[in-house]
Amino acid sequence: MPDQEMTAEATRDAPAPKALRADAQRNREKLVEVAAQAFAADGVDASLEDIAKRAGVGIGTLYRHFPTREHLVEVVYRREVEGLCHAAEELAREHPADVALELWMQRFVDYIATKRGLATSLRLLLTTNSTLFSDTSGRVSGAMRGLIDAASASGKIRADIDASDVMHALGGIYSAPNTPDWRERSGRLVKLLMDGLRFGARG
Amino acid sequence: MPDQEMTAEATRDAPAPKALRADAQRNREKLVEVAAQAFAADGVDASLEDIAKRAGVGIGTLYRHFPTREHLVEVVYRREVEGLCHAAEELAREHPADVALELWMQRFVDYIATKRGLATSLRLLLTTNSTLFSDTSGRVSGAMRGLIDAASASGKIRADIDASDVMHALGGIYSAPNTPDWRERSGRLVKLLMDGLRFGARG
DNA sequence: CACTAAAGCGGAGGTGCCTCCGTTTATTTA
DNA sequence: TAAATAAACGGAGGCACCTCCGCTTTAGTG
Repeated sequence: MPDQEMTAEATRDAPAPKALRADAQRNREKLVEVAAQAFAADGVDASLEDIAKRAGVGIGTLYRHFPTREHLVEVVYRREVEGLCHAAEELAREHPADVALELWMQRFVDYIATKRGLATSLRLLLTTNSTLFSDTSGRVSGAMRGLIDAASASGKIRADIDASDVMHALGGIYSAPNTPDWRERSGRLVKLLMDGLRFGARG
Repeated sequence: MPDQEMTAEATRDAPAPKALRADAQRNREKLVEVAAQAFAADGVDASLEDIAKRAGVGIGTLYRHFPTREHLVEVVYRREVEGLCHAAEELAREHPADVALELWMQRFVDYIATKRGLATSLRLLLTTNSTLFSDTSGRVSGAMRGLIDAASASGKIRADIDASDVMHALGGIYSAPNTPDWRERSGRLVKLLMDGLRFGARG
């Protein structure tokens, strides 16, 4: 197994991921964070120079880490998916199954918000880079299935629906028009859906 | 009432295409022509300012006619398809069926060459603008079917293949790697294909 | 520590995009 | 034909992209 720490870094599999210098690591992370905000707020066309500035680095640094806009978009998107899946586990650990599900779905709305901002570039990326599509969609629906099954098993929600039903229901969020109150309306939709799920539960 | 023209331009269908001024018409055509060359040569990223300059107009004129790069790409692409279909009819009229088919397939190679240059933008356009896809792919395969059927019926090529077989065979051109000698190799492929088609013909 | 090579930084500068608006030109009307 | 007017032109200017390379920082080494 690859022991990250210690002096040795030799045991790698792929070509050569190369250990990043501490400052480089910091900058990179900051850039992704700022970019995620910027994309969510202004869409994919957010100014890269602006992102660099707000991350407190030069434009050259941004381009060294992410040679093209698409690279950056992809990393931001993957991070978003990562966070979403991580949240599922954490919520499941810290809340009753039905509450965990509801909270997660609310977070799902955030995720969609980002995804919308990235729409144009993403569409291209997802058709081009097939790994990206299979990776991410699998992970998200997997995370959701875990929450649904747990809630269903514990009797907190009705047992006659499954993850794909709920995913389908949430589809309305994705295709909803981009009005200013989109965010609020989506939140209400989630609550409504939860009420429906709780109605007629065993427990 | 808005009876714009006397001479007879009144019979229009859509909202209001508006008659273009003579100079505007000229400029527009020149732009599309130059753009087609530029895209084929340098890919979709060909400089718009360059295109405008080579067409002998200001950059403002280009943008008035084609608000975005995609608009221009779409028009160029449609024109290409148009030309291809027109050529099919013309060749069928002026040559024996098998020769017409061969000449047309050589021209098809030109068409693919343009299409490759436009690849990135086109992919996006074709997934976004569904009319564009159904319009164009239908027209091209229709034109081809006409030539094949004629050649087949006249006994100049074998009768046990149809248009979709040939289209399939030409697929190799589209997916071939983009080497410098791509053009030549594709030409040879067409010849080879024609020999195969002529072999065992009735006539 | 002091030193050094390598890694990383950053921003000036060249290029293309696109908007805006004063000037030119085709067309219509008298 | 000349004047009037609406359409079209074109390019300057402002902004973002991205490359390039001299300068700075880090992380090892003696």
